[in-house]
Amino acid sequence: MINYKEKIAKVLSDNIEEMNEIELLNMIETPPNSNMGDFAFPCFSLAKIFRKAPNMIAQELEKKVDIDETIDKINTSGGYLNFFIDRKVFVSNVLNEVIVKKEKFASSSIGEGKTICIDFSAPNVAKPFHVGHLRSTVIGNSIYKINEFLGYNCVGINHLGDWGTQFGKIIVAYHRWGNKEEIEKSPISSLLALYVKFHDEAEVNPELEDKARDWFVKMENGDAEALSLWKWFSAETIKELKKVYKRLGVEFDYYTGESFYNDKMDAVTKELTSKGLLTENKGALIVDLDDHGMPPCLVQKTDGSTLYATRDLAAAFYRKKTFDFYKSLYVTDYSQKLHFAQVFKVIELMEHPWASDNIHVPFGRVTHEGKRIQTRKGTVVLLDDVLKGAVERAKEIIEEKNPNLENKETIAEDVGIGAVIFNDLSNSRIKDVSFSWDTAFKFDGETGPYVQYTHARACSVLRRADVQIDLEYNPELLTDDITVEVLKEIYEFPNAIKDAQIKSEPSIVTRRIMDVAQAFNRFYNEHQVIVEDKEVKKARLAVVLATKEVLSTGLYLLGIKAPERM
RNA sequence: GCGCCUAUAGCUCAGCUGGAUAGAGCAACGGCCUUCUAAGCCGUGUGUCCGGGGUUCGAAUCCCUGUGGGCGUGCCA
Repeated sequence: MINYKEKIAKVLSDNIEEMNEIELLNMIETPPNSNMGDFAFPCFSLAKIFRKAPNMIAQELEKKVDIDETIDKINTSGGYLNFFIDRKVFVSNVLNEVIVKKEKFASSSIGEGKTICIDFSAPNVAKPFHVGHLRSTVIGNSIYKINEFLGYNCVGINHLGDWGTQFGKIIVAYHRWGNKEEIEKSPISSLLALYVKFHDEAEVNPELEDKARDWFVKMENGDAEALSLWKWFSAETIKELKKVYKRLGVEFDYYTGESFYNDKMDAVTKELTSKGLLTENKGALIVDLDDHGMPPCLVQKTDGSTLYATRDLAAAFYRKKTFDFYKSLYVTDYSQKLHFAQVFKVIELMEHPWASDNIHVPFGRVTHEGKRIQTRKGTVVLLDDVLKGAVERAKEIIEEKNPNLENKETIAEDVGIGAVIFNDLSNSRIKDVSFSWDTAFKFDGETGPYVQYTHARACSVLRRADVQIDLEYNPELLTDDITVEVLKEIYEFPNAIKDAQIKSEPSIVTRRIMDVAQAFNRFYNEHQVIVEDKEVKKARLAVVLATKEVLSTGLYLLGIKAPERM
C-alpha cells in the first residue's frame, strides 16, 4: 500500500535541507478532523531555523511542494501545511491490496527465521483455573498469534506450576484429611479443599509449614511416595486444564512445567559457582545483586531445595539451547516484575549476551469487587462459571433475536467465550481489571459480540449478493466521507498489528478492529449495498469484503472465533 | 523506609516517540426496522486531564515535586 507519510517526507526533505527525511517523517501527523486534511506537517519548529513565522513557512512550502497523483491538494492553516489525499487513488489502493491478499492482508515475513518463545498461562497444578489465569492465557495466546502472523516462528510454552513447596502442603493435607475416592471423583475441587484446609490449620499449627517443606525436599530427592502422589495430582489436574484450553481455543507447543527442569538446575548452580557469583548467606545460596540495586536472588534454600528463580534460570538456559530464540517472553502479572529482573540480571552477570533477549511482559491483576482473588482464601471467580454464564447469556440473546439460527449451541459458545476474551484484551494489559459479572456479560458497545456481529453482518451481505468480487469496480463511487472513513481504518490495520507486536500489546489490535467495525456499521446504515445499479453494488461490495477480511483476521489474532452467522 | 506501576467524563477506558476545538463505550433521554442481521445507527452533555512547579512557539503527553491507590522488597510462586 502507498506509504503517504514517507512520500510526503521525501518531498519535504527536498525542500528543507536542514532536516533529514526521518526527522520529517516523524513530524507528519494526522489532523484531528478530516476536513482539515488527511496528513499535516506543522511548521512551528522550523521558525527558529528559518527565522520566519510558521505560517509564512507553510505558505512558501505550499508553493514549492508538489507530490504526485496520490495527493489531491495542499493548503495551509496557520502554521500547518495540510495534505489532502486523492480519494479515488486511496480507495482503490487499499481495496486492491485486501482483495488480492484476502486473509493474508496485513501479514508479513518480517520475522522470518527468528524464533520467539512465549511463556504464558502457567497455572498452578492442583488449583482451579480462575479469571486471573485467564489473563496470562489470552494475552499470551494473542501475542503468539500476532508474532506468527508477522512471520516469527513461535514456541508456546506452558510453564505449569507443578513443582515447589505447595505440593508438600498438599501431601501433608492429603495424609491428614484426604481420601482417594474423592480426588478421583473431582480432582481439582478436592485438591483445592485440601489446600485451603492446610492454610487454615497452619495458622494455628505453624509446624505444618515445616512438614510441607520437608515433603518438598523429599520430592526433590526422589522419594517414591512423594513422587507418586505428585504425579497423580498433576495428571488429574492437567486432564482438567486441557479441557479448558480446548474450550478457549488455546494450544501450546510444550507443556514443560517447573518439574521439567528438576534435573537441569544443577548445571546452573555449577556454572554460577564456577563464575564466582554464588555466595552463602544465612545457610542459603544467593547471587548478590546489591550493586545493581536489587535484593539478592535466592538460588538454594537452607534445606538444600530449589526455588522459583532456580527453575526459571534453568528454563532460560534450556530454551536458549533448544530453540536458539531471538526473544523469549514471559507473560505474567506485574507482581513478578522484580523476580524476572533478578533472573535476567543473573544471566547477564554470567556474561551471556542473550540476557537482554529475555523480556517480561507484565499485566495487571484481576480483582473481584475490589478484593484480590486468592485461591487459599476461597475468594475465587472460577473461569468455568464465567464461561458458563457468558455462553448462557449468548444463548438467550440468540433465542430472542435469531431463533431460527442453525448451530445455536456452537455459536453461543463462540460468542460467549469471545465476549470474555475480548473483554480481557480490550484494555492496556498493565491496568488492573475489576471483574464484575455485569460487564462480563454485556454484549453491547465495545465488546466482542459487537465485532462478531459486524462480521456476521458483512458475511450476510456477501452471501445475499452472491457476486464474485474482483478488481473490476469503480473507485469513484466510493469517495464519500463515510466510505473513506472505513478504508482509512482498514489502511491503519497493518500498522496496528506491527505496533501490537513491538509492544506485546494485543489491545492495540482490539481497539483497531473496534474502530473498523464502528466505521463499517455507519457505512452499512448509510449505504444500501445490494442495489439495482450494478456498478454501485459491486463497488460497495468490495468495501464489505475488505471489512470482513480485516475483522476476521483481527478476531483471529485475538484468539476469538468469527462466526458467519449469529 | 526504598523501588516499580498507576491517576483523563457519574462508571470502564482510548489518546502513538508534545501539536490545531481532549475522545469512545456504558449509564440517562429522544429518534430510526413494509430495503442487505436493530447484538445496529443517529442525536442530546458532562471534564481543575490528581495538586504544584518547570522545559517549550505549543504539555493530558516530557522533567522535578507533592498526594491518593496498587504491587514488590531472602528461604512462596
